[in-house]
Amino acid sequence: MIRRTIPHLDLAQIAASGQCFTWGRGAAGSWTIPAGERLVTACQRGEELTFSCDMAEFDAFWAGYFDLDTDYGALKASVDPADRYLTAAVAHGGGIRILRQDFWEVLVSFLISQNNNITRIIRSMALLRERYGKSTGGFRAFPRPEGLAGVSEADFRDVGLGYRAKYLTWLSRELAGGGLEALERTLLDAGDEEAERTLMGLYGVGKKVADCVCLFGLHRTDFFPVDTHIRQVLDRHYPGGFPRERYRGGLGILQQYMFYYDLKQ
DNA sequence: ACCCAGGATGGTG
DNA sequence: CACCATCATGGG
Repeated sequence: MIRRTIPHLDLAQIAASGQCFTWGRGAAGSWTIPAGERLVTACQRGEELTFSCDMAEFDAFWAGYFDLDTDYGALKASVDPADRYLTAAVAHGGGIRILRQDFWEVLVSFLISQNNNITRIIRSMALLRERYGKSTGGFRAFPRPEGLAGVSEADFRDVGLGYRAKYLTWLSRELAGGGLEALERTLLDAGDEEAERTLMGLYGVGKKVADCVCLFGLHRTDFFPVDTHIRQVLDRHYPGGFPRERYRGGLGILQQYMFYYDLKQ
C-alpha cells in the first residue's frame, strides 16, 4: 500500500467518463482497476490517493497508466476564458485524465461501442471477461485475441453484442496468433493519419472508433472523436468550428472534458 | 409504440 | 461523391 498526492485526478470522474469500461466499484468508495494482467485497488480523498501496490510497481506501471507525466494543469490553464462552454466543461470534469490503457481492450471496447450505450458496453465487457478470461494472479484478466478466436458469433450475441458480434468474431480471429502484436508495431511507427487509416481497415472500425482507439489506446492526444454527443455540442456551441489550432496537442483531452460535461444533461 | 445510445456497412441515385 | 436503410438490444 502506498500513498500519493496527485492533482487533476478524480477516479469517479474517470470511471464515468466513457473511456474505460472495466473498472469496478469497491467498498467505501474504492475502485478495482484492471489493466492487462495487472490489478490495483485505489482509494481517493481529495488529492490524496492510496494504491494497493508497492512503490516499485506504481512507478514502473501505474504512474504511466494514470498519465502522471502529462501536465493537465497547464492545458486547463490554457483554455480561452471567453469560451464559456469549454471553461464550464473543464470546471465540471477537471479530474479526468486520458489513461494509458491496454490497446487490445480499448480496441474491443470501442468496437462494441458503436450505436450502443455506456451501461451495456460495461456489461458486455464484464461478461466477456468472466466467460472467456483466464485466471492469472488471483483475478480473471480480459481475454486476449486467442481466447476469443474460438468463440461463436451466437455466443458473442449472448453477451449483448447484438449485430456487432460478427465484428468481434472477425477481429479476434484476424489478430490471434501474432496479428495483434504486428498491428501494434505498425501503429507505433505510423503517423496519425496512417494510424487512423490502418485501423479503419479493420472490419467494423470506422472513423469514430478509429479515433477513439488512437486517443485511448495509443495515447495520441490530438485525436478528437466526434460521436453523437460531441456532434450536438459542436452544432450548438461551435457553429464556426472548434478552435483546433489553439489547442493542438491536447484536443483529445478537451474532447473528453466536453463529452463528460455533455453526459450530465 | 417511438427514440436514442461514444456508428459502420453495403447498396443506391 | 452523398445519402440511406439496416443492423440487435435495452432503457427512457
